[in-house]
Amino acid sequence: MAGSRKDVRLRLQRAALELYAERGFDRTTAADIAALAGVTERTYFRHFPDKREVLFEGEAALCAALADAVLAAPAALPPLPAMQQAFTSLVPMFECARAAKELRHRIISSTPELREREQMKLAGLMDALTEAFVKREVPPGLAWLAAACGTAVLGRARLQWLEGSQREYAALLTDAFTELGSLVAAGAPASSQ
Amino acid sequence: MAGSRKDVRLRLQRAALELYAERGFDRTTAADIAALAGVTERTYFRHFPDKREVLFEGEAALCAALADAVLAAPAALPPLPAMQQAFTSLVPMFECARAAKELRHRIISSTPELREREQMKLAGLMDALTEAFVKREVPPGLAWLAAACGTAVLGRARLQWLEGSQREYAALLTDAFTELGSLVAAGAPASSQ
DNA sequence: GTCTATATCGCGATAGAC
DNA sequence: GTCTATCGCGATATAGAC
Repeated sequence: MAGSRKDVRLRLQRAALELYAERGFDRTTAADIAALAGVTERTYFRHFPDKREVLFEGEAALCAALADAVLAAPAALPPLPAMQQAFTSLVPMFECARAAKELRHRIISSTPELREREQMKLAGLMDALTEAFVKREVPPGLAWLAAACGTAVLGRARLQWLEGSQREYAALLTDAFTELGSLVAAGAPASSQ
Repeated sequence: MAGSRKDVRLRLQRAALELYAERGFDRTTAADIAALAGVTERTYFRHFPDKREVLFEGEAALCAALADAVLAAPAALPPLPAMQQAFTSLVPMFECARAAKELRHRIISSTPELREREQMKLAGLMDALTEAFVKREVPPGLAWLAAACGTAVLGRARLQWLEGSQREYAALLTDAFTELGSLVAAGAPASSQ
């Protein structure tokens, strides 16, 4: 019991990342993680509701930050440009701790159960963005669709970055937004029957 | 042991739907479902890998059908119009068994664990659509983004239909595609800095 | 922290369908 | 006779209650 009382969460997260990477998610028990972090299994479950959540600390904060950034964009901006500006303003937050994020991404990608949870977090992000747009007086239907598209664009940039792209995160974001534009421009405005 | 050997899966699905609706997902055990279907718990798990999957039978087939429909669209069509045509061609499949689908949707919406699984199925749909576009020679990046947008549009139409909209499914789809168009048209083509 | 329910899976045996 | 569905028993581990 050396100097350690409040960083338990952090040690649990690191232990989980390490064990999941080594043996894989299913061959790691909650007790294993707890032991490596120097606490009991019970303590693990007091910090995280299940075996997955330990990898998703801070996702809620990220959603909030993104939603706030959208709200902070000039009121005159339509949804897509507002998101482009908001996302770009948060690039510093996105691109920190790249190695750890890459490892985490590899673990999640190779584990269906974790991918499920990640999808859920993405849904939460969409909800947060939708709410932000509704506050900006965007009609609810459009708000939802805009949030979905923005999440997709962000996901595309993020994926390229996680998979080792040498380009700047901001450039990847700009590219993705441009791709979205060209995609819709290509198809007629959907007025066909 | 009356006349029953091959429809076990179907009976399990109906039993699950009924029990989840009555008592809720967490207050229903796999044994309950199995009992109501007239088999043992062990047999349940031979048909479905977990408690959730019983509600998602046929999702894979739907993905395949959508991907096929996209492939069947005229080669000259850009991604979005191709999806609009593909989705519209499958409207009959979408709008069958509305009451059952509404019930299922209510159950899933109110259960985080089931929502997770549903998100996962949506991700599978995106993958299938992406693959279809790649086969149509759409660059992978655009293909992924197109699939994401198409999934969003379909999701929006589906949600309105499931929540009781009186409009035709096909009309809901057209509207959603139109909304996407107006959304992107509103923002400049993202070439800003 | 202890205790418990129960989800999930492995194994060997049995019973019909072909 | 194989093959497959099912059963019954038992083991492990997650998650939640006390």
